[in-house]
Order: sequence, then structure tokens, then C-alpha cells
Amino acid sequence: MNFLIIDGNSILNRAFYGIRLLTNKKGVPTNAITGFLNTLLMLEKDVKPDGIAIAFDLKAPTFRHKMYDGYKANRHGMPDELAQQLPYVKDIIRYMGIRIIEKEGYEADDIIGTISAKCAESGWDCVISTGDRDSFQLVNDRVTVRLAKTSGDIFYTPSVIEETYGVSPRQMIEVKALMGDASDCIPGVKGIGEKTALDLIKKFKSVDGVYENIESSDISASVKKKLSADKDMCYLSRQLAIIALDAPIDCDLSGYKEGSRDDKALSEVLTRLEMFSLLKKLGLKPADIIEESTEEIDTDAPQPDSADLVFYCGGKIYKGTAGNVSELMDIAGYLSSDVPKHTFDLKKLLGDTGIQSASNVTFDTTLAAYLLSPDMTDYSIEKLCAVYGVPYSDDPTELSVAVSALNFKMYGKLYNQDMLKLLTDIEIPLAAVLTDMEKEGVQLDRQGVESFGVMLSQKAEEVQRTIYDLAGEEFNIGSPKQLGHILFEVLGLPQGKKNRRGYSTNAEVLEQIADKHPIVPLITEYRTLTKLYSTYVVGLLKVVSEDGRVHSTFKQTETRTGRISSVDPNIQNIPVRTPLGREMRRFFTAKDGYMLVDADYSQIELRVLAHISDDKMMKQAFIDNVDIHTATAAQVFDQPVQWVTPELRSRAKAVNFGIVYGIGAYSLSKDVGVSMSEASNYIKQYLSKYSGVHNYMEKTASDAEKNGYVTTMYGRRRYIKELASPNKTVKALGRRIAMNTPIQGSAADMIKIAMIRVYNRLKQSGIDAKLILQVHDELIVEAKAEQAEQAAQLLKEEMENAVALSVPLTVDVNIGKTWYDTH
DNA sequence: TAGGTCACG
DNA sequence: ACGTACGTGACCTAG
Repeated sequence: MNFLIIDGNSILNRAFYGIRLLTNKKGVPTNAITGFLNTLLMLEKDVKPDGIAIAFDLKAPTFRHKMYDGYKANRHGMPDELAQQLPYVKDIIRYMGIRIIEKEGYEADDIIGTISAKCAESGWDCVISTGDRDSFQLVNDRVTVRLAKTSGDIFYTPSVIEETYGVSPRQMIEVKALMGDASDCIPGVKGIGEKTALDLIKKFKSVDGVYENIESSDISASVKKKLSADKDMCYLSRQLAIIALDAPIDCDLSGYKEGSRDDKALSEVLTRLEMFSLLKKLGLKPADIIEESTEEIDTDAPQPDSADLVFYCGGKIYKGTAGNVSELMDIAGYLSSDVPKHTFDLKKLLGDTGIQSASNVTFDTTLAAYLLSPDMTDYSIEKLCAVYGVPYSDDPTELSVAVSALNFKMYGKLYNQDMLKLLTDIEIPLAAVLTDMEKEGVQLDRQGVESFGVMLSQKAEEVQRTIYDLAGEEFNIGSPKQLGHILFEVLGLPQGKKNRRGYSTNAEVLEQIADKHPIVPLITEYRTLTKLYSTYVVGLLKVVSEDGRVHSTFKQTETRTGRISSVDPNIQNIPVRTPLGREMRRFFTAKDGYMLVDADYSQIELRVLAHISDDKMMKQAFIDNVDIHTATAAQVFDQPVQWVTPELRSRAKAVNFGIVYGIGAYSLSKDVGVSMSEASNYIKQYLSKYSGVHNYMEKTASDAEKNGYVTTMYGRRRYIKELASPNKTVKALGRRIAMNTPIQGSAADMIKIAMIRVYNRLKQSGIDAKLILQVHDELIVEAKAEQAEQAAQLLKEEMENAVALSVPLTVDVNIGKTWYDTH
């Protein structure tokens, strides 16, 4: 027979500290729960016990406290985030039919000791699962400690302990008496650590043995002194270290057989916690949860128009009304029909089916959810049901009711937050545009990339050889750890202060020491070459399709600000800033007979800032169509425009960027390479000259603190929980987010509007041209060569007139055979 | 899987 | 005294 006993507190602690702290929508952290239960399930599967129990500590003082006042003085130090999770874990354990053993006056270890002793006595094998080594003293021929490790559990049998420590399991008590245990507040002998303690016990077998031989020449004078000084403490520690084998608990082993599971309660609590993967693992479905939200239901909020629901269920597409659905067969015909539709994940629907556009889509649950909470990582139907308190089911008919309920709730919220137009006029139409762009992709000159790659890798290899020569040894240059060792220890270069767990070796640090040793610029060059090679050459070749094109995925519900993002590959970070990197763009080409037309907004974010802040001076600069960085330089450095040098302009440019990000003097000084006091002078000057911007920033940040959110020009909303943080660094971050998001987000809204306009006009104009890429403030169209000029005109016109600000919008357009040629 | 690094707007 | 500009994604190493 086989018994499994788990040290509940220990495993829970490990899970808590070992897994990143995440909270679900309701703010309940779940990392420890998840980790604990995964461990539990793994153990059950692995051990297949005939009896199982989980031991927990209680808060009450134990018999050890009577022996020693200092005992576990800090034992209530469990962090809130962990304490919150404890009751859930215990409930779930009980629902699983597993018994919990707790006993006032005893610790989990004593319970474990008692059970293990009973096992040995009754001829059962006993496995102790724990994360710490306290219970090694319990190990014997029947009892094994299974020490939980991330890399896999380690099994401690008597022979393993003997091999590892050179002492027997029972002697671990003696060792602990000498070395003490900080986490258990066992004092031990001051100044004696694990190594000395083990040596002493190996020689003298026990604490008694040590003190009997205290005059032995095997003990050094200093150790002798320490031992004599703390003799009483040592004997007290020995008593504290002994785990009880006779705690008054239920010792009838057959009574710990795993009981029957309460599936209903289990699925309810896990659904509430939004722990769906665990639910699945247990073979359960999410439960119906009645929303506990205290939020008032706004009866004035209008309801969505009536429409067909279109959604996925079990990989199939269904359509119909709430409670009455059928599988959708003629998808293309249906989507292009005039029937009003409410979709769930329109972009996926269009992408999967390869259908160009859907007519009369008046609502989309996924996009609505994104607008309501742009910070969610997962907009799956299960997740949304849990968040909005709607019962989930994987039966299509029942699911249609759920989706309909979600839509009603979200529609009301969007109405109240004034975001319905954003949904219907921007996000829904944009979904089709993005799908089409993905389908189109961009042609990649595979051979060009390959030979560029060969060149890069040859150069990298050369540079690598020189680096090895200079270093006097071979090492992995790509390892910041090994590189730090070489630079700062072997070569003795001055390490910048920036070292947190080792040395920082980033570009900034290397720049500072670039002239100290010839190896440094070579490291930088090596990094550049390998970055280009692995991320862009290898990375792009990996994703190029049969048709010779790369089809990036544009994610519409990813960013907090409303921008779109690009993955597989990320087409929005193709190099451009350095000459060598920029070469990559030569391989993004128009297909035969076509040209690329590239249009980018000039200074869109600063124009947005001028508009929303209504700053006179800044607006005038844009209306006069002067160079904004020069104008800023003139203001900040109090110079006539014609006296502004390139150096001053470049500093002013950095200031302009900083303003958009929610400036700090430190970062600005680093960016432009001036002292911090000088940088803060720039900021002061800037804000006094552009007083409208100053007022706007103040007001935006304080409104954000008051409301908890900011909005863009088109009403897109972002809640900023950092603003509520008691940590002032975090709160300062919140203020910067508050200042930046309306700017970045409004610009994102604008280009989305422009994309829709460009897309539609290209379609109706009959020009042979397709929108293929978007890079935040830049749109790229592939157009038939003869019509490229026309397409360029159209792009410029639609982008400049997409929205009307109080300053003009200007767009630069270029035509080229490759992306490189359009700049 | 996290952290460091670096590519873009 | 302390940390330090907004928003992303990909790759590599280390534990």
C-alpha cells in the first residue's frame, strides 16, 4: 500500500514564489492555486496512492513556542496575495475528496511525521511531497521525501541522504541543532553553518558526541569557542528540530482513501477564478455563474439592433438568433447578404474563410470587448463569459444565448462610454481591411535575403575571430554573462554602474567604454550582424510562403493604446535607422509590373498634440509648415530660427519626443548626452514656451487620476490602474501613460480611419492597387506600375483628409520598386 | 519561462 | 535616496 502526504504550506509557497503573480479580472491572484493544483494532479498521477492527505500549518502557537519564545516570530509573514489564495486551495482540495489535516499546536511537519511513522508501522510505503528539506529526518526504508523542484522532483531515500550529506536521516536533527534554521527561527550555534555542522556530525554522530569530545583536537579553536558559548541554545535547537511522531490526529490510514469529487462545487469555484485550463484538465466544464457585479444596470441604455448572431462553436460556424441556431453552410453567400449580423471575432471569421468582406455587420463581440478592456490578454468566448458573468456552454444553442447576453451587456457599456461609433465606424470595417492585407502579404526577394545572409554571417565570423583574439580566449559572445566576465573581469574594463545581478552589457554601456578597448566596438558590430542575421534573414526566410510573399498577421486587439501590432513576422520593425540594416528593405519588393507606394504621415503625434492641447505656438508652427524641431529649438534655446544649428535641432527633437512620452530629465539627459540639470532646463523652457502643452499635460494627468482612465480623440478609453498605486514610481509611470496614450491612441485612430478610406477608394476607383502594410504612421500600397502615380495621389489625399484637425496633416508619398527605394 | 538585448514607430 | 520616456515583437541564453 502506498500513502501520499503533501506539505501544503510548503508546496503552496513554492507555487506562489515560483510563478509570476497574475490576478484574474476580479483581482484575485491565482498563481499559487494554479501551481499547487498542478503539482497535486501530477503527484496523484505519478504516485497513485491508496491514501492521500494534505497537511497545513495553523496560525495558533505550537508546542515549540512554549519551549522557545523566539520561535517563528515572523511566522505570520505570509504576503496578502498568498493568504488570499489559501482558502480557495483548501476548498478545492476538499471538493476533490482529499482530506486536509490540521492540528492546533502542531505544524504540518509534525502531522507528516506522525502519518509517516504510522505508515512505517503498518507496512505502507509513504511519499512525502514538500519543497523544503526539514522532513529529511523522517526518511527510512518505508518513507521517501519527494523534494519538489522546478527541474523535476528529487527523491530522498536513506541512501540518497547518506550520499548527499554523509549522515543518516535521523542525524539531520543533530545537524540542524548545530546550524540552526533561519526560516524556522531555530537559533543553532552562532557562527556554525551547514558545512561545519555536517563535518562535526560526521565525526561525532550527535550533538552529545560533539560536546563529549569538545576537547578533541579535531575541533578547531574558533569552533570550540562557538560551541561552548551556545551550548544551551544548541540543545534547545535540537529539541525544536525534532519533528513529532505522535501528534493527536486521525491515524487510521484506510480512512484517507480519496473520496468522491464534488464536480459542481469544483467547476463553480474554478469558473469564478477563471481557471479554465485546470477545469479542462479535471474534465469539467465551466459552471454558470450569476454575476455578483454591483454595477447598476442602466435601463436607459439602448439595446443592440436585432440581428443574426454568427459565431464559432466546436470549430464550426453557426448563425441564427439566441436559442435558435443552425450551422452556417454557404458562408460566403451569407456573409455578403444584407442580413444584419452580430459576429464573434470578425477578423478570424474573414481570415479563416478567406472571404473579402462581410456586409451589414453591426456588432462584434470581440472588438467590443477590446474597446471596453484593451488590457485583456485573451478574448476567448469562455473568458468573456466569465468576465461578464454570463453562463458559458459548448452547446451551440446555449452558446448563442450566451453570446447574445454578452452583446447586450457590452452594447450598453459601449453606449454609456460613447464608444459605439468607434466600434461600428472604425474597428468593424478595419477588420476586413486587415484581413485583406494579411491575405495579400508582401513579396520577398528570397535569394537577395539569402545572399545578404551569407555576407552577414561571414562578416560575423570574422569579427568573432578578432574578438576571440583580443579576449585571449573563446567564449559565447551572445551570452551577456560570459561577455560581462570577459569585459569587466578578464580585460578589467570599467563597468558602468548599471549592474543588477551581473554586469549590464547593453549598447549604452558599450558606447561609454567604446574607446577603452578595441574589443568593444567589435562587440557592437557583432551584435548588429547577428541581430540582422538571426532576426531578419533567418526569421524572414522561415515565414516566407510558397507564393514568395510574407503574410504577417495584424493583431487588432493587442495594444493598450489602439495601435495594431504585427506578428509572424513583425513587419513593423524592419530595420531602417542604420545603413546596413536598411539594406534589408531592398528585399521587400513589388511584384512584376507593380510598384510600391509608400505614404507616411509627417509628425503625426506632434500634430495630434498641437491639436488636442490647443497650444497656440505649436499650432502656428504646423500651420506655417515650418520644421517643428527647428521651431522647438528656437523656443527652447531662445535663438532666432536661422541660428539653430543641427546640434540644437537634434536636441530639440529629443525634447519633442520626450514630451510625447511624458518626459523625465534623467532620460532626456541620457538621450542627448547633456547633464541632468541642463536637461531639466530644456524641459522647463519647453513647458514655459509651449504653455498650452504644459496645461494640457497637467490636466490630462489629473483628470486621469480622478477618473482612472484617459480617452483618445475618438473616445477610445484606457484604464490606468498604475495611477492607483501607492508606489510612487508606479504611479509616475501611470501619469506618463496618461499623457502619452491620448496622443499615441488618437494617432492610431486616425490612421485606422485613413486605412478604411484608402481601402474603399482603391476598391471603387478600379485602380489595380492593394493596401498591403501598415507601420503605425505609414501605409504601403502595391500598385500596377502604370497606376502608381494615381495610387500615390489617392493615398495622400485620403490620408491627409481622413480627419480634420486644427492643424494640417501632411503626408509624404514615394514610389519605388522596393521598400528601400521609397525613402 | 524570464530576462537581456535590440529592431521599429 | 531611488529609479528613471510611450507602445510593440523576436531571438538568445540561463536557470
